[in-house]
Amino acid sequence: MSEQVRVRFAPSPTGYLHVGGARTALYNWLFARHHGGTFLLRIEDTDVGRSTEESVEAITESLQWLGLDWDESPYRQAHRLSLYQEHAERLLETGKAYRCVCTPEELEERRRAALSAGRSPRYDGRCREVQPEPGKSWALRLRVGDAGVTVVEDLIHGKVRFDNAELDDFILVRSDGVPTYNFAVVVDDADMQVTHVIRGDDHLSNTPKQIQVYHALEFPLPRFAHIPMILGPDRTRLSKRHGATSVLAYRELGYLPEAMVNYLVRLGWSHGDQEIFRREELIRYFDITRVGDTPAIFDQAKFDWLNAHYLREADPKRLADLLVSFYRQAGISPEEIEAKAVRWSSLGRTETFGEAVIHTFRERAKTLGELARASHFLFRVPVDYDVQAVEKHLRPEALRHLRELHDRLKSIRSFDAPTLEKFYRDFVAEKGLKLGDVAQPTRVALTGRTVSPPVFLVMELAGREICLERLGTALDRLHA
RNA sequence: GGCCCCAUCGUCUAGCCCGGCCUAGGACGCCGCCCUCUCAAGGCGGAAACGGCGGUUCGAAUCCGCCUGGGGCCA
Repeated sequence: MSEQVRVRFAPSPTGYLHVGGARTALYNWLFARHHGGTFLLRIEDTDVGRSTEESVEAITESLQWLGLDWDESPYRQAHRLSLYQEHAERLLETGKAYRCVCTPEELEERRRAALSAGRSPRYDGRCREVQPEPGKSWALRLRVGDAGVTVVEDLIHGKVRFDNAELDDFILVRSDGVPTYNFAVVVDDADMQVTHVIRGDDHLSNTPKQIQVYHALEFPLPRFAHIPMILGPDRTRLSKRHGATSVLAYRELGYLPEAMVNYLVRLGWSHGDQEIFRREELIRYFDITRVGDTPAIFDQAKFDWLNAHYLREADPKRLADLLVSFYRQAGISPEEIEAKAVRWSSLGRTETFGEAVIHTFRERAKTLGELARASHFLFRVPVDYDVQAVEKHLRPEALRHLRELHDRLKSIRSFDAPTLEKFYRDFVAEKGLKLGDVAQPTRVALTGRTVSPPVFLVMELAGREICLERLGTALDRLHA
């Protein structure tokens, strides 16, 4: 591609950025980066009633979190109204558009009448030759010919034909002066010299109208690529009903941006059998014409798998830093974490406490939120001791062993995992037991459940004090 | 209602454009086994799909038509 590629992501700020929008942004971004082009962000905020600043912030924050950086400061349609006005006047002068004095109420009435009479609710063009009286409010309509077909040359769908007879003289500017979507989007894309319009499939039906506007304005046509939408598990358009769909919600749940990017890119695009992509690989391999044309369903399980994968790959230092806010959500203050970390490093460990937590827990967590909850017991006595676990593993015989272990553990020289493991193995050898006979009871006493990372690692992280205290409590409570 | 898009394992997809290499490949999930202090991770193995009907052709997942089913746009 020899021309300078310019693409844009143009969300309307009426809510959070959801995963579908995020993928559209991602494809645009990848396309721009692949071709060494420009990626623009345009906020379509002409609907003042529904647009909010919070949404603008949520959208830009989401994009930043995903690492989708834009190249020119974000454009705001609300700041460009005079531009639309200017082009509207041009169309009026050239006679390609005309003033329509029909009121919305009249239009609505006729629409209903047409529908009930079994006719198509198209505008009949009655104002085409009318000169409105001064002072009377009017909307601007495009004069659309009935003959011929408009062909959308789509990079993903191929040629899509629309009969021009299906188009009516649609409104470009409402009577309140606000441009309609189909008008503003064309003026903006042309003005910003957008070369490729990559957007959701839901806009394909609007495209012939927009092409009419391009022609009327005598603007060169961009290339179009309509990517299929993302559906919920029930195959309907993704919405709040489907649970977490906002990008920021996933961040709060403890998903990593690289996992989200990797998951979203594979929804509709593939490169051989490869599943895991580094960002540079995506930029290198991404090809918009290889995007599929079938709608995709958002699969939480596969996203979880990818996130777990990236959790295992990521730099422990980075994850440890992120973990703090998830602990806070779990009710543990940064001060408590700090206190623990200080005590830990005083023991002369090579890695920090946070990094050690990440290392021992990340293999069995799908998200950082999960990781925080699973390691919560390092700070707090578990409030939810699993009753079944206690019944099964803290039986009288196990408690006898725990009593003895508890006493001997007081004097063990070093409370690190290798020493603890040797200590436990010697103990079971001496008693003729299996490791599980004492490891499980210890785990339950310490964590409240039957599932945790290797128990010696857990003991090391918890520290001697907590271990002795928890074992002691378990023994007291169960009168052993 | 009209118009448009879409249709391969439960899910994401490869293959489809340029029919035979497809007894349809990979991944997630699921099931089993191995490893093992539990759970994971990892390794190995398994079940699992070309929506239906016609047509074209020596031959169709691949091309064409219809039907069905989903999605979207217009309000």
